[in-house]
Amino acid sequence: MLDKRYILDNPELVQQNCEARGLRADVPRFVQLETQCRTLQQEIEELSRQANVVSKSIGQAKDEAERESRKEEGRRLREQKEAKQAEHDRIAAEAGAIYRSLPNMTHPESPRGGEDASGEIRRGATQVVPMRFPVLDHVQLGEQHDLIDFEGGARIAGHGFYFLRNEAALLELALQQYAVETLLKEGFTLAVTPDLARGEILAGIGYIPRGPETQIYSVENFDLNLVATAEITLGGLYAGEVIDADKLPLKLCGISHCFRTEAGAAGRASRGLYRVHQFTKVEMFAFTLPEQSEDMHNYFCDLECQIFDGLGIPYRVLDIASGDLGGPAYRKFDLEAWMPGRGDGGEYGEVTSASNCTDYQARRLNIRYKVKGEKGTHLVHTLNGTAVAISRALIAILENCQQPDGSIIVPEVLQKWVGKERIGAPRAEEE
RNA sequence: GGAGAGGUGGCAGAGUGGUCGAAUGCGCCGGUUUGCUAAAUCGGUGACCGGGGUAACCUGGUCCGCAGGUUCGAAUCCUGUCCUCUCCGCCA
Repeated sequence: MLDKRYILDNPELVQQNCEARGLRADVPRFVQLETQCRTLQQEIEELSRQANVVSKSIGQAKDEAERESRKEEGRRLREQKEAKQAEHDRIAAEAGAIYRSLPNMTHPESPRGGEDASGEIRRGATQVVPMRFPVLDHVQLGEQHDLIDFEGGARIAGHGFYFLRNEAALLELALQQYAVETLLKEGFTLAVTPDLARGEILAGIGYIPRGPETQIYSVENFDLNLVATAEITLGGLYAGEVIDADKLPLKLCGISHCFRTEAGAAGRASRGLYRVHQFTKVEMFAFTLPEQSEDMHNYFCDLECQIFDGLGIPYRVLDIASGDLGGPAYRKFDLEAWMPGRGDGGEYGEVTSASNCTDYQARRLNIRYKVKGEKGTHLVHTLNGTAVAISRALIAILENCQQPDGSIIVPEVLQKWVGKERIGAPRAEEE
């Protein structure tokens, strides 16, 4: 959420920002309602003050008649207060609906416009080399080497679920190990997090469970939801806390399963593992001082690049355009890996993303920091980034590492965990 | 899952209807004392939302896990809920 004070002081900027993000929001209406709320709030506080004075005087009143008349006055004041409060609450509810729909402000350098406006800012160390043989996609490769069982997944849980088998299961573990090893060297604190979370935590991060079109699976009869990312649990971990400033920045990484309904996503390019209902992800999360968040954002992006460079996968990095940013993000970088089997002759597909959410999530989750010796507290900044999302990384690995002979070379950094250099026997040289 | 106990300031811990934002101790900040350190001693020390002031500061409201309720008035009484602890049950 944005700072209400900031909205009142800068309504034009906020309105422009909504437009840049392709959202309709009635900022002037919010300003009007919020101003009314503040006036009412003051009237309510004044009535409360008077009632408090009366209440305190009752204890000291000597005779019974006096006591009764003051009680009556107290009752009257509280009733007036209640009436004002009801009016206040009604207006606040309308203001709140607009307020919650307002996205974070946008980094000045983020490209303005829709999805197509996102700008490439970087390429990976590995070049895209054209493959001079019939290229298979990961679904075909998975079938050929008995790596992915979509039919089995569908039988158990429906479309969008799958079994990883044999080397694909080993690759899942290897990718987790590789990502974690990389992050531990960088001083991240590692956690395996809950795969379910309460509704209020999801809402704090910016998800809306149990609504129409929700991306979130909910558990019947419990206030529990399957998490869509460990960002939810890692960010929620410090909800309501005040962190010592000298402990910042806090760098966490979490391993979790991620569950997404993908409501409304039918029809989009979603063959095979690309858009599934469950996958495993190693996520980075940071709590920082405000002045540290921009550097941390670049650092997350660097780490994501380092991980994919290490795998030898070609990729590009996009600075996501204003119109394609989610609500909490101030700026977002996506890594798109080259997927030779995607589309017609290969396409880039999103594999990771890193967002700087500034104080937007922290305000909602009430996560603050305190500088020792200084008065008051301030909101932290939060950032999240994907270290590795297994399902999409698998697509990139299988498709990029396929050989003319049909086998798949295991990226060198993963070989120690997979236990082999190659999936499938190299086909004998043609005579 | 069953039975019991409990959740109070940064921490520990008093407080069972008004004079309680809350004793006391620890911690922290500042002063005094001291050759340094330590000790002693004095004073100060919560958060959030408003109003006033250039500012130091003054001032109103709210907050005793959370949400409701009773009452003129709730940390205190009632209901629900979450969490913690002990015992029992179950279980990888």
